[in-house]
Amino acid sequence: MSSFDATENRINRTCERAPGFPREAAMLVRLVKALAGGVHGAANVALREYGLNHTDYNVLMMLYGSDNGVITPSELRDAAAEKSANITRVCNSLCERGWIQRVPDRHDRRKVMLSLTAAGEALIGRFLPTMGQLLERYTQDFSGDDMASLERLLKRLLANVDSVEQSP
Amino acid sequence: MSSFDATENRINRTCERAPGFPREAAMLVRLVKALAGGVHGAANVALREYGLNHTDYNVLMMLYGSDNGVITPSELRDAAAEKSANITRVCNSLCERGWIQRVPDRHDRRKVMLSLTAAGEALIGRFLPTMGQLLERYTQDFSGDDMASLERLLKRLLANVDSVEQSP
DNA sequence: AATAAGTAGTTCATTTATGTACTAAATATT
DNA sequence: AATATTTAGTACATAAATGAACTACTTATT
Repeated sequence: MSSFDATENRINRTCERAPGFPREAAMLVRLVKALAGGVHGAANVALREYGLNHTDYNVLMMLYGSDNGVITPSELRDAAAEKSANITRVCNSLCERGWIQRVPDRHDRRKVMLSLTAAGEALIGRFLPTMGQLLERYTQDFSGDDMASLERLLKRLLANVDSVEQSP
Repeated sequence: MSSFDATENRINRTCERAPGFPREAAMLVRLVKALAGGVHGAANVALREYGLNHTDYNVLMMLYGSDNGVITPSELRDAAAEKSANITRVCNSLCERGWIQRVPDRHDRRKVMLSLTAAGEALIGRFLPTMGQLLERYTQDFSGDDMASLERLLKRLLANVDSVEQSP
């Protein structure tokens, strides 16, 4: 008896009432939503002691994984899968708290270079072990093949969703 | 070249900088977030003409798929994967617009029975074909096996995420 | 060189979502 | 029966996210 049964039952009944409604796609979309919410919530709980939320964490980690530790707000928007207005807001907050810094780009004055401060690097050093362990629990019982095929299928699904966003 | 490459590259670099960081789990979590955002955004665009957003749609559809067309706020919270405070807010809005109604439960006076009005049923009848087509595009090129194994893997992942929420 | 078109980033108003605290009612315990 | 505990739902304050409009700058076109 999973937390998802309540949803699955209702999708099944929907398909009875509305023949032709795509059961599988609906299931996948709801599973993705439930997962995103669950992961988001669990990360928020784990990160609270560091004064961070899951979005802050994502942004910091994308900076951490960038070449030379530098990224622009637009790149960050793509890498963190956030809207640009949200990137501005989150970066304001991270700047105010001294974890990242904004430096104008000399060559293209429209651009801004975001980078971690020493304090930001230190912060990441502190929460990274905890967050790594949390992530590992999610795939505890997965084989390498399980993870690889899940990744592959999700990428295909994402490509289809992206293509809808291109031509709605 | 996918929209996800910006993320994947940075996860890879993170694993170089922090050996032991679980690449696969991080990839899966980010894919799920990107998917949830993409699906949410595309649904919002498609539903705008009906005066609805994706959350409204989810709530209405869970009602549509419920036995006797009745559901309580708590059941709805689980079925729609929303927080209860959000369920209250969304239902207030749907009530005000005349698509659902609240009726107190005679047997347990703590409970509230939510149900669709005739106007709500009619609304669903109007957007359902469009939304079904949108969903179908997501799994266009998926075989039955693809969908089944993706569903199975996502359910396992969700079970693990849920178990973390039980014992953080 | 002047103008048009496109890009990067932010601001602002509004919507959406969350945590916490609270009320009321049901159930369990004594 | 009285009291404690649990459950259902909501209210409220706050946080997070979004769409749309706007500024500043760069690149393309004439």
